[in-house]
Amino acid sequence: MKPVTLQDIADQLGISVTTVSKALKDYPDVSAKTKALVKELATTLNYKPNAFAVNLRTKESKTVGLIIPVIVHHFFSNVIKGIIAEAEAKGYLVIILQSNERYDMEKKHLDLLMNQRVDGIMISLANDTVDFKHLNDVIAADKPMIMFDKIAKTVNCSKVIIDDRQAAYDATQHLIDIGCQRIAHFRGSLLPQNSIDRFLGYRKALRDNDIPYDASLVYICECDDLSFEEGQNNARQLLLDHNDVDGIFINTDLVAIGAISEFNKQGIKIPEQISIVGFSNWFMSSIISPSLTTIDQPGLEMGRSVFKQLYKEIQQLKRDEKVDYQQIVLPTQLIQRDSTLKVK
Amino acid sequence: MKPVTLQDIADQLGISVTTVSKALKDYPDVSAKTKALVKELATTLNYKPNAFAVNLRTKESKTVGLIIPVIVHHFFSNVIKGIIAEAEAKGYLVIILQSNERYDMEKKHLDLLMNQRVDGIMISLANDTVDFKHLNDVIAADKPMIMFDKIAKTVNCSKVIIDDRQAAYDATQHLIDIGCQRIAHFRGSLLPQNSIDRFLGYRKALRDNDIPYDASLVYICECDDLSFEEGQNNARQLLLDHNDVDGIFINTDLVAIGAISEFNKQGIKIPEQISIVGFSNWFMSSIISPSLTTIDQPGLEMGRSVFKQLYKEIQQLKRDEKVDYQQIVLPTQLIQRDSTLKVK
DNA sequence: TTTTTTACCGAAAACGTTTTCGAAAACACC
DNA sequence: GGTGTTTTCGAAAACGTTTTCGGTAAAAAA
Repeated sequence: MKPVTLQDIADQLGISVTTVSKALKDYPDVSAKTKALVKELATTLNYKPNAFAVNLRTKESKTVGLIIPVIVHHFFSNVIKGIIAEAEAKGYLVIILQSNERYDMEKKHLDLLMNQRVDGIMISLANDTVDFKHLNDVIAADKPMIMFDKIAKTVNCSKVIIDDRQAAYDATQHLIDIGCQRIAHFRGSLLPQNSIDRFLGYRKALRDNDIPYDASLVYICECDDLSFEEGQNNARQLLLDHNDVDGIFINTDLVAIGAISEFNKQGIKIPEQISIVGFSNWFMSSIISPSLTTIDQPGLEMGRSVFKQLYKEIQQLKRDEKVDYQQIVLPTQLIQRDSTLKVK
Repeated sequence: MKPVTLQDIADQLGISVTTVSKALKDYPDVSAKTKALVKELATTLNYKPNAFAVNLRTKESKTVGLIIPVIVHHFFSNVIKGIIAEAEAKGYLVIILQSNERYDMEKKHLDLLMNQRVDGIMISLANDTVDFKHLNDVIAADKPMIMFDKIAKTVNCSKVIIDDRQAAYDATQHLIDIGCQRIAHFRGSLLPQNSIDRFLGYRKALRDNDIPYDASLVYICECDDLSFEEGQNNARQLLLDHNDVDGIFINTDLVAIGAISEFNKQGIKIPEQISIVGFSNWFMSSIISPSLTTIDQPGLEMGRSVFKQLYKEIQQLKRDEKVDYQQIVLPTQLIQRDSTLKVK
């Protein structure tokens, strides 16, 4: 019924708690005989150290926190998987909270994790987070924190990201390479940094290739639960607005798939009339028809990398070393499929 | 730097820790004046109670554990979302672990959560779990535990499920209602209970309608990461094996979508030649062409329900009441779309 | 004034560990 | 048998909180 404690073992063996504790942790100053006795009784009684007491003493919880905008999302759920896998390997548990893309939730959850005294925090920002005080508070409290994917550039901590700008540049350049001249862009909402960066990459590619930038070719979608419909709508609107577009770089695969379905419905040939490049390499992209050329965004790898960096900083802090913040940029890759013409 | 404690506040105010503690918790035996003083200093010092110490004293962690076969999965990530939302509302944090459909991981993680002394556990079983000792151990330790979706019927605890058998029956009956006579079934792997139940529901519907059961019409797929391809392969094989099949009930939407893509490719008209019903109501089902008739499996609702039941049992345990185990069956619903003929 | 009540405060134990430090016991050596 | 060394053990403090219980002072009643 009641969980068994060191005291229980000590009583049964007629020795002190001290010796029991040391026996279980293989201290050199306890005899082999008593060690064996203690360990045996501990397993038969199924002794489990009380985590609270251990934490209180040692001041570490072997627990880390994760704050993420959405869970039901291909990329983020892969990140979660990567983090949990790596954390488990190091004996850490992960507490997950979801901000639902809302700043006030994000702040509240950060507070919860600090109260819980997790050993470190991993966070990807909500779309509407513009004030970073809550993040700087964490850093001021000397709590290791890693930001990933959706980051705040001005906050001074380690970050794991992809080079959104370069990836978008590559995507756009690919469209140009296969001969596209009027290239539209379906971008994400205005605030988040990666949506901005992808737009900038798109524009830079145009400029580097002496293709004039035309703001009327840029369409915005919020990329929430209705991404697919947004893709359809934007595609429909695009056809009404312009008749000379021959390529589109789209912020997210799901939006791209919506666009493709609309073009299919309207009899627009892909890639002959319009070539399309998506972003994220969602597994459906290889499955739909035509399959979608896209940028591979390595969620699992990012998760692993995030926890590894956090772990490194936790260790550094424990050893009173200077923690050195890293900016880790994971490579992305253009995956060419049937939604873009083959390079000549 | 160092987190502020009750002692710090007491020292600065020249009073005792006892009074500080009581003031913060609004005990009646501390004057309004000191209460105000304490609370003010607490907020200016940004005092946060040390969770370890509180837990050690009160013996509850305000933390619950979740063990789930896979995270990157539409249904399960919705369950997670539901659980976290409900837990947060009650002030609980959720530790998530992933068994990767493996029994040994499941067992290890259960152990981790017990060591961590979470207040309760929610679990959906791995496919290859056939021994239930680890689960009974949890119950024997009087730790509240809820099983959901993939459950062990013989383990004595609360469960939240859908009626897989009835849902499968409804799906098959729908095919019969629209005139199908040779109905195939793509089932999941042999072990998990819900895969079995869906098969049984399929068979019962046939029997109740005097349609002979033909084992050669049942195809198995493991429903892992390659579900889509399995759907394609099964569809291809089915066309080779039989030329008279006019309806298929498929264990999972993703497999069904694979099958549809294969039928599309081979020029089989859906629903005119073959009607198809899927399972789970993945959001892509409404998006593909033809859209997929399916059974709605309410993941978010299940998550909420799971935590609510867990919370109830935690409260009952705390009040030394008898915890009464519930078997909660959530309703499913057939969603008719374009992959099945309209009812005449 | 004395007694009783009320209001307010604090000492101390407890939760279960970890770790320091000193002491006892056992052994070795001369 | 004395001295020094090694081995083995345990007392005690500490981590930060909660809660019981008793005590003092002021207010109310006598």
